[in-house]
Amino acid sequence: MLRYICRMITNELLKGTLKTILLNLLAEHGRMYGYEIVQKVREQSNGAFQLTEGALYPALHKLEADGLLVTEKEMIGKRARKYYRLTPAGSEAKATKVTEFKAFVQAMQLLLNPKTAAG
Amino acid sequence: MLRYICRMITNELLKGTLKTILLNLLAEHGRMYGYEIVQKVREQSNGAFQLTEGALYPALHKLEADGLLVTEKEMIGKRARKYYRLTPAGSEAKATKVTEFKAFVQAMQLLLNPKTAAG
DNA sequence: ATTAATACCTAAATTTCTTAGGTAAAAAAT
DNA sequence: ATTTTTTACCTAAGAAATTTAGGTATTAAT
Repeated sequence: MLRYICRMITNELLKGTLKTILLNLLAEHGRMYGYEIVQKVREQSNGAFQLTEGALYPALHKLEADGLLVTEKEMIGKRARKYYRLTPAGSEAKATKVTEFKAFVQAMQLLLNPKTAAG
Repeated sequence: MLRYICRMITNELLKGTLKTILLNLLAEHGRMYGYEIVQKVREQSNGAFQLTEGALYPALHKLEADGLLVTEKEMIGKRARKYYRLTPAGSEAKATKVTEFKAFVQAMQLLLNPKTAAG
């Protein structure tokens, strides 16, 4: 069993952003399964984000319970693989979340660089 | 007693960023007191961030306990006002946090706009 | 007088994440 | 051949941060 030894410092900031990342990733790539998501997030962030499964699966299940994702199981030989896909509500939620994130970054810019980031 | 009725949507994203904001604000403005911080954050973010006191004071006390802030009390008439100020360790922590936040935003850019945000 | 604003704070509950596991199949390494 | 690593799913206890919902008291405004 693989355990990650070095956690990225920036993981602390990932709080509150995980769902945005998941919804966006599924919007880009269509259906994906959990293990794939962990790897894609690491690749696509150049190793900056290191999702843990303990964070990922509860988040996916929450999104599913909220009607933003649906799942389909597939057998690869004897091994089950569970694909997640956006629902229409999930697509809307994705757009909202991404917009919110951009607003968040802009607001942070105002706070961190009040001189240069004037509105 | 004033209660905020409308919470900004982006407040959810504030999670994990509060200390960065506080350290940065104190670095900019020198000493500040709690009530002042709540207002400054709202002003300087154009109303995007609405700090609650329930989040603010525990965060300030934590930073103080960690040696990043020191306090001085002042009486305005009969009313106590508690000023917070960065220690040298707090200044260092501020620089680190801001750098981390920028790295976080860059990583998010890679995740949200994989085509246009190439390294 | 009463309400609103200034000014501090705490505590219970919730949410979110980390840490630390468990199960099992397939592939790679020894 | 067997041990290890990778693939693939998951849960649960604990920690950390925040929300919600208060409490106290002074000063300013209506």
